[in-house]
Amino acid sequence: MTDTKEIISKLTDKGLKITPQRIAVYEALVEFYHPTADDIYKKVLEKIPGLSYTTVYNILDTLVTNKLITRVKTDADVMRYDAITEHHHHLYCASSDRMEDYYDPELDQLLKEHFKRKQPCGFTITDIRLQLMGDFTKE
Amino acid sequence: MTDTKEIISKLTDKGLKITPQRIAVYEALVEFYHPTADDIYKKVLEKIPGLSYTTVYNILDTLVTNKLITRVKTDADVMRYDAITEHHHHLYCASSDRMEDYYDPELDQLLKEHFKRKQPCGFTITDIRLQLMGDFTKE
DNA sequence: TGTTTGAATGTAATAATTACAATTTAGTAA
DNA sequence: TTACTAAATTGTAATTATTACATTCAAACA
Repeated sequence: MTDTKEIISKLTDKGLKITPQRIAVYEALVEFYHPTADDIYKKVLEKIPGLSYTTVYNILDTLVTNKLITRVKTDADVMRYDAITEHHHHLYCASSDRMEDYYDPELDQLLKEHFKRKQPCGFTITDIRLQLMGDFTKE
Repeated sequence: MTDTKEIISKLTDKGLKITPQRIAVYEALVEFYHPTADDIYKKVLEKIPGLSYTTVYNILDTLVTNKLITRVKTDADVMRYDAITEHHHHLYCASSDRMEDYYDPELDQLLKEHFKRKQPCGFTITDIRLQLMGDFTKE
């Protein structure tokens, strides 16, 4: 349901200029699951020939800074990006390097209550991210 | 309490040869908190002149493969290593790029119970890692 | 339509990590 | 102790991901 119009309004809401590059990068972010910068570059290049790698990184930086996307990292080696900014966790399988989103409001509630009772001393929590390591049992 | 003897026995238990490089790298891992490969290289170089960067990476790989240490990643950009293999979580402050261990058996119990009741479908969990994002309020 | 400011581009640099061939060393057994 | 073998270390060079920066271009708005 994230169409071009929605993307444009997200960008303008943040006072960002609308460019074909930005729209295409954002579309790629929505289409892929946890893409790397390289995934995005390759995809957007189809639509925008002459696209520069630097542009992709610039746009990703801008989107992260404006909290439209988030950076995600796993034990694998490259940075990944996530267009879904609503709170969620990640399932990650090291052997296949595959990563999926995991939503669990019940768990979030549980964590919230736990950390209300018991705060790590000297640390203010702003976000809790779970990484569930394991294996995908079926495709 | 992790002295040289202990390190040696950990290595031999896994059938690994004892070398000065391995011992020194392991010692650095214990001494530092979540060091990068570079941190370790610089430290070990003091003890072992002529040390190669490749050796550090080789040793780290070997230790990870043998589950004597773990890889840790954050939103920041470099791989970090952790000599503490017993289960724990991480507090991470993005602005200072500082990271600390966090132990909370009560939380672990909570999570264990939660995921016993409710398993993410098509995924077998082998490890749960929490990354608590936020700010260190005091030094 | 013109102007301004922010965005995209290209090139080149840097930083982290890996590949690989050659040399050296730890562990073992004669 | 010596010799052997497999494993570990080293050095060099390549690769990959990312960033810096100067120049060119284009979106937004008067």
